[in-house]
Amino acid sequence: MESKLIKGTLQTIILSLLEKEGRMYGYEITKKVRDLSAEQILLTEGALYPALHKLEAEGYLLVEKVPVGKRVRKYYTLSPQGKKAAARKTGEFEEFVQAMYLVLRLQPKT
Amino acid sequence: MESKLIKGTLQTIILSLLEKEGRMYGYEITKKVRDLSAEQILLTEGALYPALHKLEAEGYLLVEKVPVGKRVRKYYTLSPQGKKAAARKTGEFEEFVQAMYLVLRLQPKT
DNA sequence: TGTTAATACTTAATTTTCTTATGTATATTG
DNA sequence: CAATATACATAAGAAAATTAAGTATTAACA
Repeated sequence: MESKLIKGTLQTIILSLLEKEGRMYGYEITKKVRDLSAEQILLTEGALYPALHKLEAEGYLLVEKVPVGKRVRKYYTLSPQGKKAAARKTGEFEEFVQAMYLVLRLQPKT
Repeated sequence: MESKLIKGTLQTIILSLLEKEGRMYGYEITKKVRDLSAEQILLTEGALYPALHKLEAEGYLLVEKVPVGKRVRKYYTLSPQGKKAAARKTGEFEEFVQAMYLVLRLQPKT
């Protein structure tokens, strides 16, 4: 997968996943995205963790630290603003894709 | 249009347009994209012109300088490699969208 | 006829958002 | 017991955009 295209969609992915799954931790997100996309979209840790921190700082995510053995896992959930942002960003992505299909003159498919 | 999503798709847009239209100059590309996308995708000059120069430097575009009145207009066409790149990048975009729809659990629509 | 808008291209500074690399540490599996 | 997987963090650098400023011609309009 030509990963340049992922630019700008990482926040959308994170918010959407949390909306559907309810509660996830970072490492779990990378695996879920890889599985759902049939290995097409592979998130890197260097992109994911800073993105989670940013979404948290912006008030979209709530964090809960849960000890698992000797490690501490950070579970994220959507704040009320995060839920709105998830819906908004998903909608914007759909609009963008439709606009791109018009520009590229592609048949909307699958 | 939340323009962050455009990141990574500009080359695809340029190559695809030239594939369909044959021969275009920069300013014409911005107008065509705006029209085709119903004002949704608005290319900025600061992004477009450097992108054209880069595609040219990489051998994907051929340039022809045409005097129009006292100005010189730069018409771009696809080189043979550019045609291959247009097809490849359009295909990659479609694959990416399909992968995103799986991750976001969206119905492929319109 | 003079000002505004549109046409047409260029480039520099800055910002955003990634990749790559490195670091730390625990847990599982063969 | 070594390798792999789990789990998070962050710094350096690259890529690709935005914003802004510059130059200049042409068309529209009032």
